Amino acid sequence: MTVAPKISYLDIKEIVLKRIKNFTWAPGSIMPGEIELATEFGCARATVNRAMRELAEDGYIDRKRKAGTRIKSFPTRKAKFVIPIIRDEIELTGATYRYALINREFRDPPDWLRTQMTIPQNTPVLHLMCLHYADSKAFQYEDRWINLNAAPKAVDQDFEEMGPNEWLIKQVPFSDAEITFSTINADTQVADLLNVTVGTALVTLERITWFTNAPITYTKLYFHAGYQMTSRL
Amino acid sequence: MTVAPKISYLDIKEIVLKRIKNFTWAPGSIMPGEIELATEFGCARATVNRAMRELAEDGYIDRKRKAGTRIKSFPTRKAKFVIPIIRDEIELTGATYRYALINREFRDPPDWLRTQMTIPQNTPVLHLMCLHYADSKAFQYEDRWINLNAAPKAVDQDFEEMGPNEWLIKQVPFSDAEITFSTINADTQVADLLNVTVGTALVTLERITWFTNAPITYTKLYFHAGYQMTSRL
DNA sequence: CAGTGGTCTAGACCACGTG
DNA sequence: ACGTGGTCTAGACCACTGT
Repeated sequence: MTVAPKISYLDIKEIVLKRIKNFTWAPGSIMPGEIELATEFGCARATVNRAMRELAEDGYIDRKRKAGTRIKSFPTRKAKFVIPIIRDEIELTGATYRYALINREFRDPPDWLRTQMTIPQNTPVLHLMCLHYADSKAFQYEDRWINLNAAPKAVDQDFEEMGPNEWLIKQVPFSDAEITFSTINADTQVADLLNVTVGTALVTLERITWFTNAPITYTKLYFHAGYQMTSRL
Repeated sequence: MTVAPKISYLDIKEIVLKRIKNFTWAPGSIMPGEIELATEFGCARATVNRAMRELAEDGYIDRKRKAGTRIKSFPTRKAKFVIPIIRDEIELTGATYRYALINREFRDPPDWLRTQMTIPQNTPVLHLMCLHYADSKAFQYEDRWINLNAAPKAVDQDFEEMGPNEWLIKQVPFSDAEITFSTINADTQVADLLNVTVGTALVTLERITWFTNAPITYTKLYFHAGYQMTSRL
C-alpha cells in the first residue's frame, strides 16, 4: 500500500484557499470550524489552526471566537514594501555606492520639525544634508535632523565618511518608527541636487524614529526621478 | 503564594526584543537556542518557537537549522501598506463616495499594455476611464483595461453604476496581483480630471491581476494631490 | 553525523463574544 | 451559558546544513 504522507499546514492553506477561490465557500459565509476541518484532513486541530491563522493574516478570512471563521467579501490587500538599506539597494543593481555629506549645521528646530517630532522649542538639533550616489548618479537626497538631547554623541560625529543612518543604528538599534510615503514636485534645491528639472515628480519617504518614547531623528528621503516600489500579492 | 501566570509567546517576543535592543545579544551574534530559552522561561519549546518564528517574520532575526538564530545587524524594514477598497477609504473620512464612468471603449491593446500584460496583439480589450469622488471632489482617477478573452462577460457590463473593481471581484475573487507604486507629473488630461495644475506630482498605483496565470486586468490609479500612505513599524 | 530549527500530535484550559 | 478560536504542553519525528 502507498503511504499517505502526513498533511502539512501548508497543504491545508492551499486547499482552503482553493475552496475560497472556487466559491466552494461563498464570500461572506461561515466556513467549517477547526475541529470539523481537522477531522476532514485527518490531522490535529493545532495544524488546522496554524493554517487558518496565516490565512487570516493574509487577509482572506476573518476569525472570531464563538462566531467562527468567515470568508471576507473583499480580501484586504496588504502590500508589503521592504525598505532596503540604501547601500544594499544600490549595490544590488551592480552599481557602486557612494555617500557624500553636503552640509552640516547645529541649530534650533524649525517649527514644522517641532510639530513633526513633538520636541520643545529649545531642543538642539543637528541638521544634515546628504547625497547617496549609484556610481556617479545621484540616487537619493537625504534631509536628516537629529535630536541632540536624545543622541548627544552625534555632536562629535562629522558624518563625512559614515552616513547618519548607519551611525544611528549603531547607537540605537531597532527603534520604533513611523514612515510616510508621499510625492512632491522638486523645488530648485532638490532639483539641483538630484539633477532633474524643477517640478519633476519625486517619491519621498519621511520617517520619524523613537527610542523609548523619545523622538530621536526625522528624515526625509527624496528618491531619484522614476523610482518605484513593486510588490507581489 | 501568588500564582505566576503562565508565560505567553507574546511575553517572550517582548523580552527577546528588549534584549536585542539592549545589546544584551549583540547584532550579528548567535542567541541561545530554543531549548535553552524554553528552560529559562519555564515553558514548552513550541511556545518559544512561535515567538521566535514571528520575530523572524518581523525581520529582527535570521534563523537557520543547525546554525541557530542570529540577530540581524540591520533589521529589515518591512512597511505594510494596506490597499484599501476605495469606497471604504473615502467613507472612513466621513465623505460620501461617488463613482462616475468617463469613457468606455472596445479596442486593440496599445503596445505598452501588451508588454505589461503579456497578451497577444489581437486580444480584445475593454478600456474604461473612471473617476472616484469624495463628496464632490475628485479623489482618484482610474485607468482600467480588461482582457476580454479572460473576462468575456465584461462585454455586457456598462459599468455605469458599478465600478470595474467591484464587478471584477465578483467574477474572479482572490486573484494574484502585482502592484507598483510610483509617481508622475500630471499631464493635461489627468490634471483636468483631478482638478490640479499640469505638472503636479501625483501618486500612482499600477496593478496587474492574474487568475490562474491568465492576465485579466491592468489598472493605473492616479491619486489626488497630497495623497500619502503612512505605516508604523 | 550531530545539532538546530520546523512541524505535528493529542489533550487541555482559557478568553472572548454571540445568542 | 456555551461554542469557537487562542494558546500552551510534553513529547515526538523530520529536514536541513555546518562540521
